[in-house]
Amino acid sequence: METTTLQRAYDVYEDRCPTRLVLDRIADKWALLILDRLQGEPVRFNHIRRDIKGISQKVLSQTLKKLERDGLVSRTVFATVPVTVEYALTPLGQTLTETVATLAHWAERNMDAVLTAQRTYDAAAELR
Amino acid sequence: METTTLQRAYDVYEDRCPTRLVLDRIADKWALLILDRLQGEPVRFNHIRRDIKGISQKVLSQTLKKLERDGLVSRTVFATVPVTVEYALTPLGQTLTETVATLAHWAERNMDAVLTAQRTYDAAAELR
DNA sequence: TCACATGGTTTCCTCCGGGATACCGGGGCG
DNA sequence: CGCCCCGGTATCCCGGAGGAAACCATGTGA
Repeated sequence: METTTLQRAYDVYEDRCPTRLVLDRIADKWALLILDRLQGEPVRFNHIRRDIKGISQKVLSQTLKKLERDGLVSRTVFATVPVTVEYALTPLGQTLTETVATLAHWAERNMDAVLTAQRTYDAAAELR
Repeated sequence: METTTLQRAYDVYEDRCPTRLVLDRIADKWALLILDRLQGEPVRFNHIRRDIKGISQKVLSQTLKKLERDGLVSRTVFATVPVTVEYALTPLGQTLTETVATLAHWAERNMDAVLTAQRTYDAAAELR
């Protein structure tokens, strides 16, 4: 009967599983917005910075570096006038585009429902 | 000329847009794991706690409360022996199941590619 | 010569996320 | 009677995330 425990290699429900680290990286507000912005053509650093309103230079730089390290984003330097750096999704990163877009924009489509739920919840909590 | 700026109601790229708050809530490691775990039948508090290894009671409690307030999760109390509390996805929460599952388990499917990318990146950084 | 742009790095400082721990209320049960 | 379990809440406290701002090299243009 040989039950060679055919365990799944990775399980995100397990503490210590390396996938937890990756999940921590992509389950992040700034990372999702950046990945979403990188759909389509490559984008320059300051362009992303201007588009994602409120992101600081430091956080953008850090997040891009981590995403590059994980192989989701590629970085290309052009020796132009003032140096130009372009960021783009790698093929690995592109496997996430659809999911990222759905999650990042879910709030836009469902904001009214969420606001209604919050008002209901708060009203009920108030008279408890 | 009356240009009543026909602006989109919500834009997650805008600072101060309320959708940013919602994105912050769902773009969270613990929230995603909880939402993923709630697919299918309702689940009891300590059941979730045992399944998502490493989550603390406080974080689970807090996250569930926020998700309930946003209308993604419902909470039902049963006046049983020791009180039983069941959590489940609301219809609003169910609109996210597919996306949540894809994101939460993406790392499991792509862990090897990510590890390879990390090794390449680190090797290149070392001899910079 | 000074100012400005790009794409960063570094330092400082503050806030709060989250782990550890203790406590609670009520019923079952030995 | 004392103890345990369920599903929490309250408190303490530390480390790290992230904003603000200064600094940097390079090259262009006024």
